[in-house]
Amino acid sequence: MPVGFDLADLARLDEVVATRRKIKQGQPLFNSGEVFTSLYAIRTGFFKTSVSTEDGREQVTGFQMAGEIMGLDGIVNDHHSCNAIALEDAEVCVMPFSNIEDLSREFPILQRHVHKIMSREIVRENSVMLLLGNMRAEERLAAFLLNLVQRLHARGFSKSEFVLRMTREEIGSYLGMKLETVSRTFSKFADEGIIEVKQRYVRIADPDALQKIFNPQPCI
Amino acid sequence: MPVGFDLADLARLDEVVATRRKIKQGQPLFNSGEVFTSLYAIRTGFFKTSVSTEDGREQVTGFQMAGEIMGLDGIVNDHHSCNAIALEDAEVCVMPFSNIEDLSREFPILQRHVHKIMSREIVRENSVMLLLGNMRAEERLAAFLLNLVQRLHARGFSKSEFVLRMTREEIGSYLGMKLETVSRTFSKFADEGIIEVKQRYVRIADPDALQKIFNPQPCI
DNA sequence: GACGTATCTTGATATACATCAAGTTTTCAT
DNA sequence: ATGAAAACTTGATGTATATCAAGATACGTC
Repeated sequence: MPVGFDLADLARLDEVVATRRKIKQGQPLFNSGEVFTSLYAIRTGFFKTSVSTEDGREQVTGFQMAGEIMGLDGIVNDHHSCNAIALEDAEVCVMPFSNIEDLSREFPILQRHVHKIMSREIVRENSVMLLLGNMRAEERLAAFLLNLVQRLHARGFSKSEFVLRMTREEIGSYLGMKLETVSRTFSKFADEGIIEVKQRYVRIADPDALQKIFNPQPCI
Repeated sequence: MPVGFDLADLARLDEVVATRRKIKQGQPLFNSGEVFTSLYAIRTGFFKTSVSTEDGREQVTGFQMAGEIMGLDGIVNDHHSCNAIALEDAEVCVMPFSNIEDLSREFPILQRHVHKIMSREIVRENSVMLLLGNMRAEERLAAFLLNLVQRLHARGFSKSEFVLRMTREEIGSYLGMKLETVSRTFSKFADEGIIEVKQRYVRIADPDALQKIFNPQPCI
């Protein structure tokens, strides 16, 4: 806890994250079009966010886990422009955005934090654009697995094995490929001994090989 | 100009945008890896931003024109993570981010503005992800042209004709397709009488047709 | 515990776009 | 003004991934 806060300050900061909300698996935290009031910090559980074309094609724009923030899309137009769906039973802190704005005027450290969270999301999306625009199926899936395991590891989970919370179709939507291609690429990695897969369970047997697929050596 | 500001306030706000910088065509405003200090508001000219894979493939992440803000990517790590290149001679306002943070603590209207700008960028990138992940070449180019003409129109330019500032290769990089495919798709639209193209010059002859390609009717 | 449904895997075939190639137009530097 | 380089167009061919299809596995419900 940073210095320079007295007890009254802490109480006010605590109030921002006071209210909580539980969301059942498969249920939306918010949907595109709904009025924006709050940001949400995930306490437990796993989410996907998505946008859709008018004719109903879905694009998964991200997968979010404990500690990550959702709802930033709603600030610009006071309405959400994407959907957030729980992929497992979840609990979030509801953080009214007007409170965040009020307090971040008083506490520069909070202000800085909010700015960094938004900037981080912009940078993440830049890297997804690179993935979707330039990479091949194997590179995309390697990038996805490495990113997922790194984030899980930062939360105290295993560096090498995990259980996917999303379907092949959702992975495919995020990575711009069809579920069959996701499945085939998983099988190919498994055949090559790079990973072990059994449905949702994944173990990364050779992280270096995966890294090499993601970062191919420039041909000299 | 919003109410509630006295002359002293205005002078301080004005100071944020006091310093300017000119960038020649083809030159970078900033590059990935450089230390982040400031956001930049475009006064005149046209930019592209891009990121790259380790083996040198480039992904254009956006095209920016007068009034738009660049540099948000640098906030999270105090270093830029993308490149900003002038596509024509340009001038920007250099806005030191620490000044912006200081002033936005004092002026809620500025604070709100900063938040909206960042949120808008997140929403824009969501829609690019949808484009790259789900749309076909014709839909991508239609979306691109409609977006470009809409932004130019908002700045007082023609609703139907304009001169592209970027090459076919740069358009292709942004849209996740090769320059030949961009060229062919331009030619196809021209053959169908939807647009008129002569190198960089484009006139949108049938905006409704373009809109229909972008928003295909869901098959009932 | 059995049944229906969702999810996943794998094979055969189709296709949108990439790649390779050659020629044309435009731009820019001298 | 002239030549070289960059940008663009168009055609022929190749390929990564989509699509279609069928079976296998896992999951949830009564």
